[in-house]
Amino acid sequence: MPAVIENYWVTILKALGHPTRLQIVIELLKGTKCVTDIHDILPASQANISQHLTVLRNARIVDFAQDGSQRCYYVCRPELVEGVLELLRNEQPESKAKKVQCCLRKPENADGHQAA
Amino acid sequence: MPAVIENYWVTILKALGHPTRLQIVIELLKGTKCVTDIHDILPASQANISQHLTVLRNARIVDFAQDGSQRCYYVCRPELVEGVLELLRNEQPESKAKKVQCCLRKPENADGHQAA
DNA sequence: CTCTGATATTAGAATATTCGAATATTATTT
DNA sequence: AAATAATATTCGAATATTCTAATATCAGAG
Repeated sequence: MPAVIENYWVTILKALGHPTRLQIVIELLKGTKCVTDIHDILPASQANISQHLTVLRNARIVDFAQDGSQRCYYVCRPELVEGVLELLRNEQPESKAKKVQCCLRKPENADGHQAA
Repeated sequence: MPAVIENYWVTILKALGHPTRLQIVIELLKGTKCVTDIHDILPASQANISQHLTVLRNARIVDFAQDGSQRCYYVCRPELVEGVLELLRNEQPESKAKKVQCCLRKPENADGHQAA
C-alpha cells in the first residue's frame, strides 16, 4: 500500500468531505449539469461552485464536457461515488468490540515489542 | 436527504480524509490496537495520534474498550470503512460522459428555468 | 500515597481551507 | 468588433486544521 496511492485516496475523501462538494456530487449523480444549473440548486455563489468543482476535478471525481460556452459536469467515477454514498446510507449500528484484549503490550507477552 | 444526515456523512468523510487518520483506520482494521501500538507503527507523536483518535471517535468511526490503563481501539463500523477502502482499491478508469447534452439552459427549451 | 506507564488535554504557532468580491476568460451572437 | 452569457481565476480576509511542547489525568504496582 504505497504512500502515493493513499495520498490519492485522501485527496478523494477530502474532496468529498465538504458539504457543498458532497451536494454537488449528489446532484451530478442524478444527471449531468452545467455550472449555472448547480448554482440554481445550491446556496452558493457561482465563483464558489466553480472553485469546488475545481477541487472535485483535481481529485478526478468529476469531469466536464464542453458544450459551447457551457461546461457539462458529470461524475466520472460513478461506481466509486455511488458506492460510498450507498455505504453511508446503510448506516449500521455501531458494533462493540468482540473481545477486549488487543495488544501485545502486556509484560507477560512482551516479545520484541519495544525497539529491538 | 435532510441536511443533518449529510452533515454526518461529511464528518465521516472528513475524518477519513487525512493521511494519518486513514492509516490509523487501516491498521485498526487489521486488529484492535492500543494507542502505543499505533504510535509504534505510525510516524506521529503520541499526542497527535491521540488527537486523531478523538476525531475518529467523534465521527463514530472508532471506539475503544478500556483495558486497565490501556485503551484498545477498534473500528466500530468495519463494514463502512472496509467498504470505502474496497471501493478505493478497485479504482476504475475514469468514464467519459456518454452524451454531452446536459442541461435545459438552452434558449429553445427554456421552460421555467430562470426564477418564475 | 508515590511512582510509572498509558493516554488525554491544552495552548499556541504554523499552515491550510473557505468564501466573497472583483476581474478575467471563453464562446456565441449580433 | 462589441455585447452577452457562462465559467474561471485571483486576492485577501476569515476561519479551521494540524502539529508540537508541555502538562494533566488515570490506572495499576509497590
